[in-house]
Amino acid sequence: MPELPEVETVRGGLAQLLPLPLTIRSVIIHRRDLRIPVPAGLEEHFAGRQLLAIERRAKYLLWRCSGAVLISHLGMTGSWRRGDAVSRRHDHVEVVFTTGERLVYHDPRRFGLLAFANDDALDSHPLLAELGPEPLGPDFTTDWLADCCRGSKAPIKNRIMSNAVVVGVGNIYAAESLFRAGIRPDRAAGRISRKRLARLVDCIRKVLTEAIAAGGSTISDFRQAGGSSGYFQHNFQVYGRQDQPCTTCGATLRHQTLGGRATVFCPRCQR
DNA sequence: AAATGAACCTGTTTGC
DNA sequence: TGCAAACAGGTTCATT
Repeated sequence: MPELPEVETVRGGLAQLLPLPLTIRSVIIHRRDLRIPVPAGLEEHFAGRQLLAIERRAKYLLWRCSGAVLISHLGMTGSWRRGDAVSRRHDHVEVVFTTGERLVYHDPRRFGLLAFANDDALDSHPLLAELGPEPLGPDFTTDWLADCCRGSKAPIKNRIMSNAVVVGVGNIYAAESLFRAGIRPDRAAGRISRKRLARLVDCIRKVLTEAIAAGGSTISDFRQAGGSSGYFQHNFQVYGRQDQPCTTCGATLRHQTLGGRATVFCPRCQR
């Protein structure tokens, strides 16, 4: 799935594509059984409302409308595209505007979800209430990360992939950030010096910022809203490169499984 | 209580 | 070539 840079790329692409504000004519749901079933009444709740802005919190897209917010998560394989005449297998939801413009939600694995909140109660919505700080915002600090890691025996990679610690960092960018920070993914979080955690905070910010600037990473079938590819995948230094040479020292990159997720690191550069 | 593993579901790639 | 197993960007739930 899309991690934070990909969701941000989709957000920016949709915002560019759509001449906001737009009035929603109807929402059509072909399948309700996404990861969380689409709540009853969602279609009626949004029909006739104005779409004012498209925002992002963590990996959630937030469609801010007059009086309500549509919440969309892409899971692993979700995508939004401008609707055309052809409808495809796994097109689960359509948003139709009064201009005739149509957006289609496509998601083969159905790990994504759609929900809604009142616009004055968005932050207390169950999906958003427990989320940690935005990695590119002011609250993701060395102090915060150190607090989250203190006494923890869990691998640092698992910690930074926890949405309670920091949001938006998925499997790719966790691995890339740890490589840049020179920290082994399996190192116990509580046994990393404050100085090195400060470096990790910095590397997470930089990796995500660069990936957003590159339009995200296109692997498999992720596309920007306009259909073009991101190109950050060409900058991967460890993700998907097991058994290949480290870009820094030439040592052979190693693979291990952490929290059930494939993990690649350099045994020489990362300690 | 924290940490691990399985589950959710489909499509694609890998290996025999 | 064919089929089965393994694997994939995320999150949540049950079990140690």
